[in-house]
Amino acid sequence: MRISKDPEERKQEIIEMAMVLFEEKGIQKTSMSDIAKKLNVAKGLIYYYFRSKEELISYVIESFSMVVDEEIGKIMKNEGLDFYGKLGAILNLFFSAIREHPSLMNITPGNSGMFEYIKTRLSEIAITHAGVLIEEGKKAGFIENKYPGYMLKILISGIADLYMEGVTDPSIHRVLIEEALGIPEGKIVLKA
Amino acid sequence: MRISKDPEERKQEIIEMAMVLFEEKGIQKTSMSDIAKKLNVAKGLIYYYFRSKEELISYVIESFSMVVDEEIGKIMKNEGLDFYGKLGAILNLFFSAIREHPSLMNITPGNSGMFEYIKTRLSEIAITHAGVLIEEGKKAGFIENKYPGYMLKILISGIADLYMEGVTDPSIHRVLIEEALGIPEGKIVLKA
Amino acid sequence: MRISKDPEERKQEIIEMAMVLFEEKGIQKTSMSDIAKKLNVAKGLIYYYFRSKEELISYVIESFSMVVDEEIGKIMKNEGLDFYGKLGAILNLFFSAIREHPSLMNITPGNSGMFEYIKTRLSEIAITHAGVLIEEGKKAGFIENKYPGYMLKILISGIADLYMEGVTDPSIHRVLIEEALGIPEGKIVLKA
Amino acid sequence: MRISKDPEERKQEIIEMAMVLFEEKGIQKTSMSDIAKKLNVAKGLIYYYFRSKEELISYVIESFSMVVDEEIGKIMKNEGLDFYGKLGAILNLFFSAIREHPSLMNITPGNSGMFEYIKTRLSEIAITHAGVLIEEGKKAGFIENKYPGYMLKILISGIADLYMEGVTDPSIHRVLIEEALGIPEGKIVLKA
DNA sequence: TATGAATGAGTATTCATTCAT
DNA sequence: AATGAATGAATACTCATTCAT
Repeated sequence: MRISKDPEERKQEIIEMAMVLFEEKGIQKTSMSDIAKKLNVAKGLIYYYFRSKEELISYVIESFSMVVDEEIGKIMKNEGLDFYGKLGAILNLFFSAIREHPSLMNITPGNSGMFEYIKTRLSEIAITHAGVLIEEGKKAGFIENKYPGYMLKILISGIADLYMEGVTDPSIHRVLIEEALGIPEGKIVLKA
Repeated sequence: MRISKDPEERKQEIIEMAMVLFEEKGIQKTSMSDIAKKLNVAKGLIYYYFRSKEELISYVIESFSMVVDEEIGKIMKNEGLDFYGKLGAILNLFFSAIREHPSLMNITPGNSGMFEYIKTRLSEIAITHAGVLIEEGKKAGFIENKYPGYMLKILISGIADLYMEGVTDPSIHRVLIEEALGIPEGKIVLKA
Repeated sequence: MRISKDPEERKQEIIEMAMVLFEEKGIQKTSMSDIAKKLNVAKGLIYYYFRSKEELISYVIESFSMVVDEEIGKIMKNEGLDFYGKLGAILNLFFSAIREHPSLMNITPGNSGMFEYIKTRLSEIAITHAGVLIEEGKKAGFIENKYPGYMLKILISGIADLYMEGVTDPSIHRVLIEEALGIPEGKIVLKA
Repeated sequence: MRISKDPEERKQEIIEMAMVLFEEKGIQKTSMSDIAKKLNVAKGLIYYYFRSKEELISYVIESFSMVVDEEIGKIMKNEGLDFYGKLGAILNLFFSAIREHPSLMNITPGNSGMFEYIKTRLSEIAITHAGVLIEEGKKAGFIENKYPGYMLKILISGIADLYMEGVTDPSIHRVLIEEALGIPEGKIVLKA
């Protein structure tokens, strides 16, 4: 049976299924056939929407990033949050993304995960959006780091790696962040 | 021509060539044939020493780790170094490994670099060895971090990622380390 | 946008675009999609007019042949031309077609050019029309060849092949024709 | 069952089977799988010997040409033959090659044959070897053509095309050759 | 120990063709 | 008349792995 769908919808459907499989099995071990089969769709259809596997991969990463991007935008505009509130919210966003997609980090020999690509992309986003926040924080004296942007990147990528190794307690993460940024204890609130 | 060698020697030879090629081209894009060709050896011989590509990969990683492991051991035993000296030397070890093997991090979607696999292993080693050092540092009041081991891990993996994105200036790395560990400026010395 | 056209016009439009692309890229490397895209038309429309790619190909060839057919007809009826004039005009027609459509002969292993298909058809046409001319020529003593029709075919197809190999000088072609047909030097005039 | 063969033998075996299938079905319609299947051999083996389909094709053509090349060499060295004898022998060689591989010329829309490639290659060979013969013939006054090399090419390629269209009578070919080269009737002997 | 020919399952990609709208 | 999303079979090519010698 032939089921036609709105192109945008179909495209999104493919991206989402690819994401799921990339998480589950890693990028290389997920074949274009796998994706088509799971969607009950002909292989050719995927190539109707994406020129190549590589293009599909970048769409998947971009799609993941965009969601995070939008969320951070909202946080930055939220006037109900002060400096520490915003910082905490942003960090939460990242760590919860990782928490909810543990398979993202499925790196095993012979099969690299999506994690490394997404992590880089995410920390780019973090810096872009958090730039203003950090400058404010520095001016207001909340932060005294010489390279606060870099420190933030390190924290995000470093804690993500910690997470991968099983250190998942947010209170530990909180302490590490506070120490590295020289922030008073308890100012940052991380969700479990 | 058929050249017989001491088995251990041969095995090591294969591991080393695999290491070189994994660095150069990434793990997936290095085929067993590539390795055999470079060694002027028949494909079958590699399978005589290693059950599978996967087994070879893990030997390569283990071999790389062991070298680092030994080096750290030497640093720890070096009585000519004080706390900061040892800490600096250990950090140097990691960052210079990365500096000298930039191809280690040759990660592209669909082709993982050695680094992806080694990173976890390396930070395990760091923690194992640096455990004593850090405990000493804490007792002696050099370090006040609540979770100094985790902080170290974050620094190693986070700075490695920074490095990948082009932030290669050691003086920046030094500042980040000093701030995160609450160490007085200039105590740690990183080689260029 | 949906543009309706007169069926015959549309059909001709498709044939012409196919011709252009077949010349440019060869027949196999021209996909039905390519043709549709260039015409700003949906793929399905081409299948509305032609049952299959094969059918389209034969229409294209037929269309090309018909043009040549008509031209030769005009030459034969042209009372202003004598025997040598007509013969020269016919030969010109073929060689200028090749000269003006060098891509016609775009043959590479695995991708045949239009010429491969057209050549036989063209020489059939040549013989059909030139039959009368040649008989006249023989009767009038202008030509003494035993099989002038075959000789003509050989010249057309052979010189076309010469052309493909880079021998493009019309004065060389002229000499070859004159020698093969036993015609006095300078009687045939070939355009550059 | 696994049957190992001498590499050169295997390579030749593949080339020959490819030749047969290319003749039968045309180049494009013959897949690498087809060739493997007919040989009762794994697909991969063909790629062990030939980098790509394209490489295999050129080996097939080269292999075919080499045989002809050698035969012509023998004729040229044959002191028992005079000018006309050698010329006849060479022409015989070509036309009998065509006669024995009629499927070579299996050109149908959507499927180009090997013929065009081989024809070009053959006429190159003809010119190379016949160069000396023709110069001799010209000096000795046997031939008066202005461009005897080109005329020879035209004859070979043109008569081959005639053959394709069903004109297979060698006596007709003989006359055409004699007329085009200005050779006395009956000097050239073509086998049936 | 060592060779390298042989295997075979797998992979991305293309494209003529169909069909519901 | 026209659209374009969907199909599915085919294709070239790769590579880890095996095995007879």
